[in-house]
Amino acid sequence: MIAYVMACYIILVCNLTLINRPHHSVLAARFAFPEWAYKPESSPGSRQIQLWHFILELLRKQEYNDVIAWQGDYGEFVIKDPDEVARLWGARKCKPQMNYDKLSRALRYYYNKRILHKTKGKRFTYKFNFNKLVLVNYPFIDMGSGRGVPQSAPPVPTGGTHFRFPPSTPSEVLSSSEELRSPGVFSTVARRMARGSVSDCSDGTSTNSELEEAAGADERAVGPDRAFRGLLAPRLPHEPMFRFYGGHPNPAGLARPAHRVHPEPLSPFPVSPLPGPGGLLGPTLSPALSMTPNPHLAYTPSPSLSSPMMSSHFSFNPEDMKHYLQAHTQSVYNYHLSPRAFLHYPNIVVPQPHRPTPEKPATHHLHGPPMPLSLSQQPGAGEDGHPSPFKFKLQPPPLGRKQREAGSSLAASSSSNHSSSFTGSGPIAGSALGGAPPKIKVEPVSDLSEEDVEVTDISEEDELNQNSEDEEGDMFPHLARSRHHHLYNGSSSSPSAPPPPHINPEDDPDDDEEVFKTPATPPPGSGSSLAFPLIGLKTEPGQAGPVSPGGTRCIPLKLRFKRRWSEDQRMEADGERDEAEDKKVRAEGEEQEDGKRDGEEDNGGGRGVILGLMLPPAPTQRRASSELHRATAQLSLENTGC
DNA sequence: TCCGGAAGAC
DNA sequence: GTCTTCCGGA
Repeated sequence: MIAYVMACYIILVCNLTLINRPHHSVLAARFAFPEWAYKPESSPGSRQIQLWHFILELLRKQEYNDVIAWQGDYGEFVIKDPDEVARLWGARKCKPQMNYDKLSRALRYYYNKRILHKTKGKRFTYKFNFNKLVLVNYPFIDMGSGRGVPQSAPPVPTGGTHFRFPPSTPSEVLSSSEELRSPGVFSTVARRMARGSVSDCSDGTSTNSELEEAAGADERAVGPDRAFRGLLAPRLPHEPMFRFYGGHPNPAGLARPAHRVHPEPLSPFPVSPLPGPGGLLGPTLSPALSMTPNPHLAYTPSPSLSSPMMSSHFSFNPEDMKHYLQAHTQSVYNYHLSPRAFLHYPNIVVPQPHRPTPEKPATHHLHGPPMPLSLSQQPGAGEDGHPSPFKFKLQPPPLGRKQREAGSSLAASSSSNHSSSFTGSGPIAGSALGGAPPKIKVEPVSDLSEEDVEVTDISEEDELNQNSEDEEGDMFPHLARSRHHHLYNGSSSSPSAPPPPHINPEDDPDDDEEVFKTPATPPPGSGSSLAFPLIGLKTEPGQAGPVSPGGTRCIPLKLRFKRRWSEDQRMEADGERDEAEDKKVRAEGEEQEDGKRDGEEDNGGGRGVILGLMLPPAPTQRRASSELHRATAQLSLENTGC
């Protein structure tokens, strides 16, 4: 347990450190699959290399260009030699009987998972659904912003502003030597694959051999376990803990300062956003570890591991925790975990993967995952507060302003206090809150009718922000889905109807099944944003949150934060914020004054706040941080009261 | 050539 | 969970 806690702590620290890196936002423009994405371990439930990993591997190998190669559309590839590909795959999997028929069946299996889809009308041509792929593995990539992927690509048939393949030649795929120099992107992949394949049948397929060769001894030594251990090792805060995609892996498998790896020529995968210590995404750790943090946010694919964090004894500042939680949340989403996973953080409103709003500079998004943490509407969040995408029911009604203010004096408390508050929110740490059970109950609203929770008007902002690439936007299928239904295959979609700039007209029909619904945000200017009922959050009358002894219902943390923040904002009226923000904030403030609005409004009417991503500019951030601290402290007290 | 169900291995 | 294998159908 201790080790676990330690690891979590380290991750958080690391994240924090990374988050503060100024250049993140800028670099986030490009990213590549994190190395771990290629690791067998990266696929929960699978111990062996996965076919799509293998495909990617082949695609990146110049020598296999005659066998399989990227083709035209973003993420599209053609199997030039099905038999050979099958043979290679079979060799890798020790399935001598493998053939294209079987292989293709496996590929079709990906259809359902939306990792891949067939390019209709083109023989042996498939297309990766990067939205899915990337988002699944890169929870923090803001696909919506369209920055996650190369945007220079030609328009996708679907009409979205899609990523494009770099114009470069396929042959440009990283050469072995290049890989050695910049192993960040794929080199380790190969190694991992080799390791992951772990096939007893060391048949010397060219691929296998190659991969095996590629596998450095050091690399092998760095298993997930190892990596994990590494995390536990003392480390300088500023030292990147994780290898980022695009970064040079060090023997320990940890990130180290590395130069940016250029994107693969035809590869749909952008390069690491982080020029320095690592890419934006792409922690070395496999999701399997449930501790894959990214520079911006702690990435915790598995709530199981992360949950304990909430009850840890570490004192993190609210921001850290916020990031962590965001990451966690994101993980839940990415892994299609039940929203119940969030129950671990009773006081926390579940964030949702989010798309940047038009108002927000893209850079903000780059900072972190597109999931706003209700925990504290960040400064940016407050303005852009994105509705919680999750269908959760917030039960507690808003707290009285008085009450909130009452605790403000304590707000300035130290970080330890914050941590305690956070901790308290955790199931285990319930005691921290005076032993009182969490007052805020966050529940999945899956049972709720979508109508109840979802506002059709997926915020246009969202759409606007959303990457046009959304053609396959699996991550946010729920978003805009109601409005846009595009043909899944680019071929089918009509290019003639390109969406307005930034607007993502397409939503992958395939995504219909997304588990989580994204609350819709009111159309900009509608003014309903404020009135907007809690998006994604629903207060159930019957399930009203716990009532304080005094009969006062507890206000969701999120709401409290938001309100508090709003208040601060108003009070400070610093004017630093741009008008738009001010406006919004004020609106919120007014709303709050209303005293009638409940936490649901918090979602800011879909203002697209991305806590993780939208770290405010340095100055603002600082202030926000302090506010958060205060708020946290206050909330802590409040919760206790509840 | 492609699809997808079904059963089963791991 | 991720294929692998088999197979009928389009």
